[in-house]
Amino acid sequence: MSSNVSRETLASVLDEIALLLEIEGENPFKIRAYRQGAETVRSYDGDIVAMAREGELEGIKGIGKALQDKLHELATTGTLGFHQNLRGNYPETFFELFEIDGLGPKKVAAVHKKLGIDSIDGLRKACEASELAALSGFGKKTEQKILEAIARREQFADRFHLDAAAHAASVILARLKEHPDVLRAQYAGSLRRSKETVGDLDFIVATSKPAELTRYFAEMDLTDHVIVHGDTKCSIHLENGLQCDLRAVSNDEYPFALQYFTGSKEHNVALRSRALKQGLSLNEYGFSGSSEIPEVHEERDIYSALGLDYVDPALRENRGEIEAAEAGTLPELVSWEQLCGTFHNHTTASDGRDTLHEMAEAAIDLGLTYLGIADHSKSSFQARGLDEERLLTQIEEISAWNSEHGESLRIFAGSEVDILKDGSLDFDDSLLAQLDYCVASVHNAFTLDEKTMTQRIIRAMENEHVTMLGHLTGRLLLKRDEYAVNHDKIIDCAAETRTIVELNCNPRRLDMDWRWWKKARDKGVRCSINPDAHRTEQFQYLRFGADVARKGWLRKQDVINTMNLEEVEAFLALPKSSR
DNA sequence: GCCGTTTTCGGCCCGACTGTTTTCAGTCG
Repeated sequence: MSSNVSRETLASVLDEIALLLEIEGENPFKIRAYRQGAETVRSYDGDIVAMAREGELEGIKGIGKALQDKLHELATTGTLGFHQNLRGNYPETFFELFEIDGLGPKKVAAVHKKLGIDSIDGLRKACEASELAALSGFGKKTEQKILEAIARREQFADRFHLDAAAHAASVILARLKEHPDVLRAQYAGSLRRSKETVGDLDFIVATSKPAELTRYFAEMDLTDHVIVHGDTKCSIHLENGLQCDLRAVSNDEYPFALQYFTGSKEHNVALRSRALKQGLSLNEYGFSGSSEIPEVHEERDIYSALGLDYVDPALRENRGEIEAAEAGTLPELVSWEQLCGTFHNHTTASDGRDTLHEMAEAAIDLGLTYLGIADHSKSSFQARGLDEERLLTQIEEISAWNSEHGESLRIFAGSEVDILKDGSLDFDDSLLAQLDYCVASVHNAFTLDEKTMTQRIIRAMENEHVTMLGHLTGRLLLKRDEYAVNHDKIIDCAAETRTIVELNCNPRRLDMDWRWWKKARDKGVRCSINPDAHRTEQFQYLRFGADVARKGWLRKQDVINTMNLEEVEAFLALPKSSR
């Protein structure tokens, strides 16, 4: 009776059960219970896999008796009889069908039952042979839309990196604000909440002419094609496949629509149930109900009407922010303007595009007062990592810069030193001691098991010369999964050894993940927001870094690069154990 | 299937839009 299932396995089995129950036409509330169970498993703050294995799940909201038993069976045996029975003979490809826009459980069930379709490939062939239009509830247009959705799915990713989404959003938002009938406009959704990747963009405009605005949106030159177009909402795809939704509402409704479409869904559910207890019903258009209706002009008025402090959009994930808003204990979050410098940046010495001088000038232009250079070490030969000799030369070069231009920008000499497979470092301690600081990162042997990988990283953190840990999990968003590492143990070790943990704010990484920062912060772990810039423009990533740090509940005092130059120099001069 | 300051039974969000209908079911957010 032992197995090694992951948290994600537990959650995705519950999700798959929900999908299969939908196909069977089960009670929608039962289906929702499984979905919420999956979400609870994903976001639970504790080792829920061990708890499931030990049968200690009682008392977790959203996991009742039935789900407790199922999770226990899954965690101990690795499979779940109920799930296996439900799955029956559906092949793995069957579940792809739900990824097609416009296809829901009812339509999937129909094509499966009537035409025996169990893959996207089969669906395409049936559409091309006009077999679908013969089914009741289907027609020519449905076939056409399905074919388009299949083609789009093959051509484009279904999620986008934060920088691409933020760029598109700023362009479209500017376009909306240009319109003379727009009173207020903002983007909402997961971008406003600074999620690590974005599935679509949501825009809210306040206007007295909603139909005019949805027409304007549909006819923008940025619009590749229109998905839906009504009097108050319009959805389009951009050329790059990114879906954008517009909601046009009255000025009075605007704060409610902005709040509602910013989400998260979980945050909104909690907010609405709180409203109900006060005799108020809350939806995307306003308050209603038996109690006196509060006056609302801004989003923050909605929160204060419910007896809550204003909750920053980044925190709206129903992970304790509503309780903190009620108690008046929400953190004062770090902001981008508070960042005085940055560590972990590359130059042409290793795999950067711009020279030390170009990077320095760009940092000055951005208003930074210090800049950490951390080029790769020799084992990262694919990145032209520096050997001992070249690193010593770079230290001299930096020293020369500081003598000449130190008034405008202090450069710190560092290294992004490889953590080798056994946890030792790519340079000797004697060389590391000559640096101002050092970032230690894993760049190879990604497939070690969790225990070995965790031990490897811990050994590196125990080195007194390792100032900070680079991109903890090595994930590349939308491209490469994180390697196996025990976050809890790393966080404990970072607290103990006074090792700073990097928030790598390259939008392809955003690593360590925002979900872990509050726990790390509460244990006294400090964060360094690092752009991992390989070219001057990438200093702009610091903005995403501050957004994601906010999402992780971080305050100014938790982030070392909010220190001014004098403070950070004094900090780095201290022995590691006293920092 | 879950939950409890309306409750251990009876709720659980619902409005906008589309396509296929001929008054509405399905999907999405």
